Amino acid sequence: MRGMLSFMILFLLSKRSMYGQELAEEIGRRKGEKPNPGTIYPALKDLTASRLVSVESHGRMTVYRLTKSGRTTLAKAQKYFARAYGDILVASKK
Amino acid sequence: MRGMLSFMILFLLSKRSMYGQELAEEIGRRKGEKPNPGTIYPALKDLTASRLVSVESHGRMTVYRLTKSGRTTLAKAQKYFARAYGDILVASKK
DNA sequence: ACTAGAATATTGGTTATCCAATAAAGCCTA
DNA sequence: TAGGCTTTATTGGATAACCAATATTCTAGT
Repeated sequence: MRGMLSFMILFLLSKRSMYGQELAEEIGRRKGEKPNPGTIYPALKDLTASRLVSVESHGRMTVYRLTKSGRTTLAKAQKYFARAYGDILVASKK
Repeated sequence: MRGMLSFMILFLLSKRSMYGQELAEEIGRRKGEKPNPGTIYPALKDLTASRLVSVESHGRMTVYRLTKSGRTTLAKAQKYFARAYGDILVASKK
C-alpha cells in the first residue's frame, strides 16, 4: 500500500466497485477536495500492480474492483490504523 | 502540521506533557515500531516552530507541552480525520 | 575527574505522496 | 464527421515524511 489515500480507496471499493471518477468524487467528499488525476490514477495503478484491485474496461469507463487479496490487505490495514489512531478519532466525536 | 506523526504527537501531548523519549515510546507502542530520532525530533522542531508545542529544558531532558494554539489545531485535525477516516476505522472494530 | 549510558539533536539522503499540466481515447450531439 | 465533453491516463516535478548514522550534552556511578 502507498498511504492513507490507498487505504481510503481500498475501503471505498470494499463497499462497491466504482469508476475512477466516482472514486475521486467520494474521496473529495471525505477529504474536502477532489484529488487530482495525477494523484488518484498512479495510486490505482499501484494498487492494480500489487493485485489488490482489478480493472475492467467498458468503453471509456474503467471499473475498479477490490480483489480477494485487497480485502485481506484492507482488513489488516484497518486493524493497524485502528490501533494507532482509533482512540484519537473517537476522542473527537463528542 | 506535517502529517499523521505530528497529529499523533499533538494528541499524546494533549493527554499529558512528555519528554521526547516518552513520546517516542508511546508512538512505538501504537505504530509497532519506535520512530527514529531523525523522525521525531524534526517533527517536534516543526511543531515548536509553528507554536503548537512549547519546550522546557530540565537538564538533559526536554519537556514538550501542547500550547493553546496546539489544542485548537488538534481539535480541527481530529474533526478532519474523523470525517475522512472515522467510519473506516469504526468498520474494523468488530 | 572519568567514563558509560541516556536523552536530545542534526545531517544527508531516500522514498512516499501529491499536484499541475498535458495527452489520448471514447461518447454524444448536431 | 466534426466538435466538444468526459473519463482515463501519463509526465515531470515539488514537497512531505521518514530513516540511518553521527554528534552533542547532561547525569550518575566509580
